Amino acid sequence: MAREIPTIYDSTAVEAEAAKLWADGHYFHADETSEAPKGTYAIVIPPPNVTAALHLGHALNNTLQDVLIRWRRMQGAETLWMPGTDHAGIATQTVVEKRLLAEQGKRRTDFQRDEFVGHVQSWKDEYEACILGQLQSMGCSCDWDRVRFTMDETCAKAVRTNFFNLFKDGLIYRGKRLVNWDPATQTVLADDEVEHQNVQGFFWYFQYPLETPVEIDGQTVDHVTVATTRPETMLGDTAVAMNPSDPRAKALVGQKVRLPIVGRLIPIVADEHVVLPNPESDDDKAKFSTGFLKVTPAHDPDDWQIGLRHDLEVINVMAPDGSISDKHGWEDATAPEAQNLLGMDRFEAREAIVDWFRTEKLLEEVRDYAHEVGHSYRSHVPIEPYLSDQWYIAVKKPIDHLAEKFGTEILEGTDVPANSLAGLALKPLLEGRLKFYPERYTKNYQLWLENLRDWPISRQLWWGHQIPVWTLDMQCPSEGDLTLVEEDEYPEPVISEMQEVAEEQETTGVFNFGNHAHFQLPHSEKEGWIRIYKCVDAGNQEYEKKLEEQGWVRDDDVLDTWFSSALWPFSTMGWPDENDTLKKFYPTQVLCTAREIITLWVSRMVMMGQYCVGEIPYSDVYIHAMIQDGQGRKMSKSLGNGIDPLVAIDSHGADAMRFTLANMTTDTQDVRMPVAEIELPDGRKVNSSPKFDNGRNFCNKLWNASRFAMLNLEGTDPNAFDAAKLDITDKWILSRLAKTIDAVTEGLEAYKYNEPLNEIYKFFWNDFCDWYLEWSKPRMQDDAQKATAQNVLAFVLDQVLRLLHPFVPFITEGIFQNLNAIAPNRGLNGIMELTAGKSIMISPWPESISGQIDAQVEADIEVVQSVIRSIREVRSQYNIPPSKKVPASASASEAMCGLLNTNSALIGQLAGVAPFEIAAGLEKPDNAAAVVAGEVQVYVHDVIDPDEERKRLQKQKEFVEKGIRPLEGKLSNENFVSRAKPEVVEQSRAKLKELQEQLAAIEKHLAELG
RNA sequence: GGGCGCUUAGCUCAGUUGGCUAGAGCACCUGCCUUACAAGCAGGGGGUCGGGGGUUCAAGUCCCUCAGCGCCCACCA
Repeated sequence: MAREIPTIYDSTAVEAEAAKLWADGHYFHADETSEAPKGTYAIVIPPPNVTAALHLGHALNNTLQDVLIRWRRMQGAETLWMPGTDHAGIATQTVVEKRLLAEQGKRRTDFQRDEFVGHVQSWKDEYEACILGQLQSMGCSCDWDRVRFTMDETCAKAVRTNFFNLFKDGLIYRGKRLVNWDPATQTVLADDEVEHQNVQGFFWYFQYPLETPVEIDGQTVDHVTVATTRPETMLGDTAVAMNPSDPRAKALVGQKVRLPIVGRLIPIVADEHVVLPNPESDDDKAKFSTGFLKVTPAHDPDDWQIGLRHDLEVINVMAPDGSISDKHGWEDATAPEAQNLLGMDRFEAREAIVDWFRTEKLLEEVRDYAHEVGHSYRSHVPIEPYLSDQWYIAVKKPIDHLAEKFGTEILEGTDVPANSLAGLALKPLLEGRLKFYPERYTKNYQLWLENLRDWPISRQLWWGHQIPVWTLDMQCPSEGDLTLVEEDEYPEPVISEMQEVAEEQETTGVFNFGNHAHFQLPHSEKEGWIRIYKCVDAGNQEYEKKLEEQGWVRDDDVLDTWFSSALWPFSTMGWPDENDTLKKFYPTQVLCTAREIITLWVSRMVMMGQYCVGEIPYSDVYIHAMIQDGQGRKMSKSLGNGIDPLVAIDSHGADAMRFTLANMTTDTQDVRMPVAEIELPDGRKVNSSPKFDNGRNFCNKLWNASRFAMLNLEGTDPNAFDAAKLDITDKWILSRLAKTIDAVTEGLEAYKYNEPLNEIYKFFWNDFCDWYLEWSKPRMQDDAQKATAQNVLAFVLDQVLRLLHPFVPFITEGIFQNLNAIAPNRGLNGIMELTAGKSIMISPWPESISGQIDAQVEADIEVVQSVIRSIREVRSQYNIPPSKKVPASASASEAMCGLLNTNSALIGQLAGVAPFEIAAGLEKPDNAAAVVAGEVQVYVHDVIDPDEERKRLQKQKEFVEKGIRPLEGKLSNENFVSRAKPEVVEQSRAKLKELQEQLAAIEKHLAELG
């Protein structure tokens, strides 16, 4: 007995039932011992940050992944969708710091490290649960038995192992570099955590007096003028640089200037980096340049490089909070003018210094200048380049033991060796083994790797993977023999070789032993001492304890979040341990993510996948659009324009949300999602989007079509089906379905979403509902036809559900269950055997039935439809109520009349005509409206309004003439006839003929009206 | 500064390799509660595809150029 089915689709109930069915069946679980004939299909989720709940971008990202996973699962592959979350170092720590400040009035430094990490941990627990719940609500068929977290034990082991291996291979080194310092939060920021903002600022032109005036072209020159946007940094200037090709260089290079305020004597050096002045240039640097560049190695990355080239002194004049200070490396702040500046904030100091130059008449000029300034994405203050010691990964250094596997050549057009980390990521792309969809993103990835710089991986944070390196300062055993330190203690060296790992600070080598590796730096702050860095492999806690007892100190810093994310495709599968999951599912098939992390994440996973496992982690990378609000702005908390997927699920249903998101997914790079406040049934006012109405309407339509099926499929007997009894509408719908199945499968193969979904939409709504179901109604009341109609209806609906399931899993499952109850066997004898599982999600994907494609049937039905539309047009024009039957007749060629007569019942039913006479040569009765439907003249009787008639025919005439004109033009153009493809010319001729015949008919009718 | 993308109906967007009178959804107008569906049905109005130039028998679709918008990357003299 069919259940009572409401006319409005109730997503809440259906979603809950389907979710329970799936969980009970354990269908999401990936079996690593499976021998599925279609092989495996795996995706690792881009782990959402545990900073906050998921937003609509995640909903899109995960919908697309679920579509692929569900589709492949139905195709018979053993699928694994690996779920999990990312600890997101700085971002999470920052939100927790904010919460603690707000709730307890305490700063991070008010806690012990363990205590603070505990607070972050509980934040993580809260949001991880929330995120996983959101994913489940969306219907994501992740393997929930395998949920990972980038800091869980499994992932942590992978991180430790990889760090150790990199260290052992001499790829990790200690470097002094300028980092992006956020003086407000007093942390280092990664490059990607710096936002560039256009700032309206100034160029100040300062005169620096020469120690000794020089003669240039007969003129006495007693100063040089430098231009700067950051006057406060001049306190740390240790040189003035000029281009060697500058005509003045000969006289000036080697001279000294006395730095104002400080009184320091600094050299003038020659460096190609300096841009020659050229007021006419389009290049801002040349336009504003004086030819002299103040060099502040401690406070500017460019200057740092210049400093390295000329061995300049590095003087840091700021404290970590951005104030001017003589406590962090500035030793000659003795002049009273300099003393005055100490303690000032950097921007205060800027003004004070400019004032000083003005007062001293050394300020030559001030010019407006708009430029990009890096800001902290957290505190939004300008970042300060700041000198500090950091851990780095050498990305272009050849890795000897990978030479055989990956080659040693320098990749063409780059300076990247194939067996360097950058090479490992770049080569598969160049060889076409790694593909981006859409293709244009390939370039992003390639350019980034070609210009890659060493990767700074340490972060001055508490939340993250603590760097597994212990340090000990010890007195040099003897000068010039640094390498013997402690070696006796570790009797069985595995490898021992000298490696230069850093340009600036040469280490004495990397020494590898059983469970640890170390290198040592010859220099130490303490004279006669050296510093030893020892990295300990995973699983050696006892050894670590021993080290600490001996006075070794573990590095406080943690690793960049991306270091652990880079391992995600295999750390989640238990690497480095050998196991079946890894063997079975690595490499995965595709990564589905947003373009903003192509470089940060995608490339690093490829790099580390190659380095650790020896294979790229996926062959395809699908990049989807970014979701913006109705005004084209990024969705963000601060703008209040975000949409919570759970809210969308409440307002429209999970399937509706998924449908809309997939439907918007084309190759475009941004999509807009208008945001509107709506009121939920429970009274909550929330942000959602009217765009989800599309999806909701579709689900409702689907629901009601199935409702119709439920009312008509009672007693469906598969044995009563006989392919010979199919009528034209059956053949037509099967032909349409056959085309749809192929289009959907092909579309998904090509990572299209909107296209296949649209194909099903049109088939389901426009063909199946609008025509087939309507035509099936009388057949359902006719015992002679009922069995055939029932079987076809059940079959087509079943196939529609399966095609839709990856997109809208809940509702299709709900209907599938109903269908299983009422018509369990839905195959069509002689056409297609169908097996249905307990759940649609494990039922086979529709196979191609291209043998059912029937062009003649489709053409015939098109004629029938056009006649019906013509009659409906007249009915609508004369406001004839649907319930009223009107008499009509039609005339056409003998052949066409035969077709129409055969199918007159179809026309009569959906056009509301009766009686309906069809014959060649029939004349238009008086008081009938005439419509030209292709080759057919249709007369709707008893309609009396000559004026209306004239109007309509006139309109149709214009329409046809509009079609004739360009065709005539083309065909009278000899070039077209001779040069265009013959079939195009033929097509045009046929079309023209048809239109001319229509025109003649219309004109005849018009003439008859008088 | 480098790279990428967008500009098609009132709104949000499709338009594959250039080729039938440029499409969809929403909104709008008219008529319908027709026994699955008013979150629906039937019918209808509305764009010459940002501006300009070029290639071609033929351009929304290729090339050049101008304008506007957006994103990513980049060491802020």
